[in-house]
Amino acid sequence: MLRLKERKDAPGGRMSITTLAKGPAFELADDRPAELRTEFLEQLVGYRLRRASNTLMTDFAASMSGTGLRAVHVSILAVIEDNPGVRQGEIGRALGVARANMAPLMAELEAAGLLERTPDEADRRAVSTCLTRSGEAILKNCKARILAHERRALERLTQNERETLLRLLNKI
Amino acid sequence: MLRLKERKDAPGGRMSITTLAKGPAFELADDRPAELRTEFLEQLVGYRLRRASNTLMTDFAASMSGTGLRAVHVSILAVIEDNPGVRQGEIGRALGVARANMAPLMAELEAAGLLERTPDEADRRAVSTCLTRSGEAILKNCKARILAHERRALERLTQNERETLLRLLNKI
DNA sequence: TATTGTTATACTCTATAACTATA
DNA sequence: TATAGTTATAGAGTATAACAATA
Repeated sequence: MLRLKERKDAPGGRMSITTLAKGPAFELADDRPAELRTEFLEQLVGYRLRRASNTLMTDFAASMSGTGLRAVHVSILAVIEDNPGVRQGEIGRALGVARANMAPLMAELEAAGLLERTPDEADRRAVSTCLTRSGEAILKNCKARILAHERRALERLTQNERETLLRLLNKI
Repeated sequence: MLRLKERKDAPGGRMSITTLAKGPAFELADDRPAELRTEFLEQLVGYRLRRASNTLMTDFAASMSGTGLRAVHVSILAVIEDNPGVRQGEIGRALGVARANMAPLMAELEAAGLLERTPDEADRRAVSTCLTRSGEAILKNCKARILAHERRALERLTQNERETLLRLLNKI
């Protein structure tokens, strides 16, 4: 579908989240215990946040299989679509990607024909970016994949819970 | 404090989270816009989760400055403390760390004198682990740092909100 | 002098494969 | 044969420093 180098789709799904039983007393019988106690870690927001984020990133990567695009690529395309003509450095700042790492990413997307870069008229040091027709089409496809991925990965949360989660995350 | 190689404390705090104004209409005036539109990304739980997790991880690393320990080290120590004699492989499975990556981590912690490894009596292929007195003391110090870090990083959330957040994250 | 973008580079984190020793 | 642990290595992800062009 694209000419970006395809990601090696991890076959064996690692990232084995272990959910502890919530019971009051932990059963530590004579035979080998099936689960480990992890109360200290489980009480930490940072720990749960990282585990949950890893879970979603793994499913996200699977949902993008075949496109040759990773999360950062799609993020860049989405920012450009909503901010036509945006300069490369602004994208990096918005996404938390260092300038030095933006350069090869943008070169990849340009080489794949998804975006065009032109010298900024007001500041000729800067590069103004916009999507190509192909880039718009690919992004539309990716957005659909991503929304399906979120529905699948968050199926245990109600719509109300998802909104609460987003609101709380925004306060961090 | 320890003989683990110290992490190069990142001086310039990167990870610049950009929070968008929530207003209904976005002001796109003639002069340069100060912020970019990122509505598509901001609506995604996976995106917000990763940004929030990165924010906490950065502050976590700062809170551990001087100990020579990273998050995964403390996680391992905490699991061993709550599960004395636990086998190395079990720790890795509980934390989502591959066997191949557990080996050097455990060797570091053992070399630092924080844990002891002995062949498992029931299965001599396996290694049984327990904390040393030093390991217990270091872990106690780390736990205090971590709880202070969480209080600091989550000060914008009420206790009720933190519990709600943990509950929702556990459902992912 | 400061900033945009580029290149080169290094370090961490994670993933794979091959090996040993036990089971 | 299957598993626990080890080793080596390769691939992303992320960070720094130096440079050219422009402001």
